[in-house]
Amino acid sequence: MFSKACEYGIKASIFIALNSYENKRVSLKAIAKEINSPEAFTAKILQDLARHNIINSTKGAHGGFEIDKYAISSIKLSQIVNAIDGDSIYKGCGLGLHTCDEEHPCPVHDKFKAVRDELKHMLESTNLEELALDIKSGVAFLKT
Amino acid sequence: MFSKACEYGIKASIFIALNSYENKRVSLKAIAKEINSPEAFTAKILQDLARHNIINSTKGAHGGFEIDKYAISSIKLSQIVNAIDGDSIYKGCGLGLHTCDEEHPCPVHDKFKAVRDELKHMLESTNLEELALDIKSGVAFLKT
DNA sequence: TAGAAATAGGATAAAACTATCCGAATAATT
DNA sequence: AATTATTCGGATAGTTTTATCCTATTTCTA
Ligand code: FES
Ligand code: FES
Repeated sequence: MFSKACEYGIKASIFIALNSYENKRVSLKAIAKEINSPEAFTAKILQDLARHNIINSTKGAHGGFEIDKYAISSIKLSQIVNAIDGDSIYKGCGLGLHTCDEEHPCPVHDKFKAVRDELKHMLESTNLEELALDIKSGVAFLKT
Repeated sequence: MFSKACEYGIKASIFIALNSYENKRVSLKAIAKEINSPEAFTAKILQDLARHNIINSTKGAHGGFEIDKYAISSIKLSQIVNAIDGDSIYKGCGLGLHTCDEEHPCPVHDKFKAVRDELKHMLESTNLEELALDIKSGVAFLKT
């Protein structure tokens, strides 16, 4: 469904958010360890999220990643997915036609669109804060 | 959402079904042309579908692919997707945890599962016949 | 029975995705 | 100012997915 990069990106964002509530910056190393992801690959994804202004990065000693704590509740899952995987999951045709077009639909258009729209709605209505709180309260987990 | 292989497999199956209603076998070449897919790659996918007994293939002159016309309405989209892409789309964790487990959920588990289950239901309740009829009646298309 | 028309299947290549390595740049600490 | 800790970014490598090529095998037809 999502690429590995996107999975790592979502998990990393949740972990960064969690720490940002306590005004703690987290290092790449700590993130990769927490979400069980390859360090160098995760670095690329974090750079990408930083370029999209979803997270902030600070270089040098005591550097690391953080998110404005007052922005966490307004960051939607869709922003992260969109930054990493693009918008084909929201807009693309389920059977790979060049565009998903009501006027020229593929055979699964109506049925697929319903599912795709529900996914879109889910991603657009879920924010980082609620996900972070589920980790904090221990009802959800970031790794096996 | 689906792999290219799966997209081609679904489209090819629909086209084969359409022709099978008229007792016509279709060749790889005709299929690839109709669904706008690379011939040799499509051949691999058709072999796969044949091994899964979703379509029948006949070698030699006048050979080609067909589907038992009385079975078309009982072939579900889920069978095709499952044969080509496997079952991770139904069962896998949205954030890539080793298994999707209610007892050890990832942060998006509840929300993701709802979407995944709707997709599953859609695929399991859609059969080849209805898709083929939409092509026949001209309300849907197999290529751009 | 020879030839033509197909699919089957193995080998290979190209592209995309995932992952690693290393030096450059930056910022805090000593 | 030197050292250390850290991200950035370019180069490279490995893996999976997508795509191509060629030969073998099968079946129909003449
Ligand atoms: S045209 Fe295929 S999903 Fe809309
Ligand atoms: S545990 Fe992640 S979707 Fe169920």
